Amino acid sequence: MIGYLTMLENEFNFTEQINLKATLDGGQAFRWHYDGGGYRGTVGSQVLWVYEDEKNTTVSYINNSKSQIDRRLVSKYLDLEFDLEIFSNKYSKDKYINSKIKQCSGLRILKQDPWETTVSFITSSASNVEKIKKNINDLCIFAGERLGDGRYDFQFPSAEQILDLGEEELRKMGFGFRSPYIIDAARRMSIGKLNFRFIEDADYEDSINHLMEIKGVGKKVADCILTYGFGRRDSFPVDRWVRRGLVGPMGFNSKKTNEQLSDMARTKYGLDSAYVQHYIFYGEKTKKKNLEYI
DNA sequence: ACTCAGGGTCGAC
DNA sequence: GTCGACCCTGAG
Repeated sequence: MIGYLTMLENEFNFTEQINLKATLDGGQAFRWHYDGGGYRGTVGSQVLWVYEDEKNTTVSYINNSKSQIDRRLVSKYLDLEFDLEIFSNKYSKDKYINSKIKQCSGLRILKQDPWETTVSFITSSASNVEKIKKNINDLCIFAGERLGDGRYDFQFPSAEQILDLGEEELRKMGFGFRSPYIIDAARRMSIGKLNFRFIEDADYEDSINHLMEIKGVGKKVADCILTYGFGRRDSFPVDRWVRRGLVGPMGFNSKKTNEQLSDMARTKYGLDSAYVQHYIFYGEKTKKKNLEYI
């Protein structure tokens, strides 16, 4: 993969703290690939290459067809306006949360495309990150528009493109029992029954219920879609990893269901819910076995 | 070769 | 509210 060097005028850098590996390839997004010292992926119809050195982080546009770099879009995507220092200070006295923030400092929550996020987290159920990545990237390669000359330079397919593919093709690609769920989401999307504008303006309950009308979307997946696709901060997805942190070191009642735990955590953490949850998720997932948190 | 579980959810009881 | 089924894949 050489050839970036001719494009280097199409780039910008920033100094906000960010942990690229944890943020781009830590289980919230599935289409960033480590390549040549940085991460290559797409945002919308742009192919990006992101890398860091001692001083700052650089975002480079590989296939920039426009003359202007849309810095604001990338900033929003990476959630650079979120003040990690304030967040960190706020929980400095909470032994467990503080240890998780220290464990993976620079971890941010991405603001991804809602449609891609919806399909990705339907795909995630009873799966694992490696398989989700394989499924989602195969789908993009097979049904999405090519954006660049890289192995993974594809735009995420539209609802119509996925409908054209059909359930059987999804099964052949390895989506398994999730295939009809993805078709249901695509059908709702294409007829306007799945309405992202509504979700953007609705309160938490209404947003969750709207998403849960999709087959294969339960409370947990709906929470993930709101967190990683809509930038909501009052959502608290509870999966097996987060549950482990909540009922273990954080002392929540282990008899509660994940849904109950989510409600309790939302009440407790309010608008910090999404970030607290994500630090628990990533921290628990990457924790070395047989190593206590302190 | 065989079992098991991985960012859950659905439908029947 | 509980429980098995659901597809596939890599690890033990």
